[in-house]
Amino acid sequence: MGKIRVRFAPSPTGPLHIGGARSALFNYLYAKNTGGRFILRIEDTDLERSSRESEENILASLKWLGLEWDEGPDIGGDYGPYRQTERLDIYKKYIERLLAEGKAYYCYCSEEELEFERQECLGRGEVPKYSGKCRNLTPEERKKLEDEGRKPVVRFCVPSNREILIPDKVRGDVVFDSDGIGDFVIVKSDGIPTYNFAVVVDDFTMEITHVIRAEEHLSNTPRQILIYEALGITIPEFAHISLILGSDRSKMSKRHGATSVVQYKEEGYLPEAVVNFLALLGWSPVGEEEVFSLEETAEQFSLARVAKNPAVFDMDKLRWLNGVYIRNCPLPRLAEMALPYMQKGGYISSEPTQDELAWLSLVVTALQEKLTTVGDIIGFMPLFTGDDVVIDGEEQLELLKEDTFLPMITAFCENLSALEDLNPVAVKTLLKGLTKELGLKGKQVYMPLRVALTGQKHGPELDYLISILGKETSKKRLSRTAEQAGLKIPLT
RNA sequence: GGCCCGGUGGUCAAGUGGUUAAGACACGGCCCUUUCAAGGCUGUAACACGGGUUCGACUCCCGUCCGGGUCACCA
Repeated sequence: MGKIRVRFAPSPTGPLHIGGARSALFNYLYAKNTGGRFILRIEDTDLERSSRESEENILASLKWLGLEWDEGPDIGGDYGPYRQTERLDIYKKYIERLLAEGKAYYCYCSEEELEFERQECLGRGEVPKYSGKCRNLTPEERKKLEDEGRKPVVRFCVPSNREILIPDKVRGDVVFDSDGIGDFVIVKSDGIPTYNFAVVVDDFTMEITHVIRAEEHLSNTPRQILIYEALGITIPEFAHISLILGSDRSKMSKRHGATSVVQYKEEGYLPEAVVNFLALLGWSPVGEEEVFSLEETAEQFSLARVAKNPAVFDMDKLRWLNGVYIRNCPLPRLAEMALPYMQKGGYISSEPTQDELAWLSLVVTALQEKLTTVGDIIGFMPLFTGDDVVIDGEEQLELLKEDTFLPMITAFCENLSALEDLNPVAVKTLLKGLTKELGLKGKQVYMPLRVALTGQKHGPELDYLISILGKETSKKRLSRTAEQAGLKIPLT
């Protein structure tokens, strides 16, 4: 077998969909696993809906996911161009061949005529299918129609009573009957080929060996096979992967939550987590381990272990995986990812100072094991900023009414003021010393202090919390809390 | 509706005629931790239904039901 070549061929009509990302991923994994090449081709024959902006978005999303391609519109390659609208002259050759051989023909039917035919079919209880009435137009008839100003399309002659077999790598053999397929359009009236035609010519001329794509394309495949046969060109291998479903088992759409890759990026998911999750949606590793890097996944990947049944997008599992990657993330990178959120939230200036960055680093350290997405960091910020404390509940208030509370908090403030360098280690030592010095139990120090500082019973480690708050804010918060509890502490 | 593809716990998903039917997420419990989270241990929970074939079916065949895809001058 020659070198394996696979492709991802999105149409640039919107941002990269999560399902598209999975198709791209499976192609990528297959290429890497087999030492083949991963090609990116832009299917922009729908002039109305295609845009460069979408194309750029798709490329950016793929790059973000780490799915680098070997050939594509931006980097070129030996089989270019990689945008269908730039390959029109290539398609033309093949169209003419089909026309000359009588395997395709011009059709002048108007939309109204087609719709009328369709309704008639439906009325008779038949499957709507093009009648093929333009198949045998004489040159005179054609001229007459053209003089009327009609713009023809080119239709493919679908042979009757043919069994079309698709050997599918994930589904096994799938058989279709050509009688269920009407003569379909291969060139639109604007002269641009349709998907079904362009995809065949491109996959052939780009020497694609394996077409791995979503299942929604399965019922298009017999049309494509017919074209391959009419052209007498090599048919690639096919592998149709099942769709991603929303929680209600219908095709994933907006109402199921985020559907585009950029949305996940914006919410603070790590690309490794998204890729890992997507790989697990439809493919399964041999062992029990499920957390893999892209490279590790590629090493193990095989089409034989791709499931046939559609998969529901399990947001909970994605969130869990993202948490795993966040916890394993080196601090500097996590801080870097958190920075934009903090700037947007107004916690850090657009030109961060050294102090701000040091503070951020501390915040990220304190929160690393609590975050599910990087964006979640904003929700924790009230904990670390501002002088106000809202005592949130009776239980909390009770803790402040202990006799030991006032002396403890007073001593704490004194010791804190005396501290030369405020950092988690120093605070930890301080708290230990404080407990010992006052002869208190941990219970009488840690929890009351936490509540006095944050109003809440839960939260990050106190040594980090206090280091992040700083001396002044800590003391301000303590005195306000004391007031709420009806106590007075001297600010030192 | 025609054609096509599916149907193992709530979700993902191993399984390829004989298994105590893995594992992961989620959920419950316990441990750890003077908090939460994380982590460790543990528990609840599944072969859509009905017929065959077979000594034996989750696994093979047929039917039913359910879900999805597709029937465009969109890809």
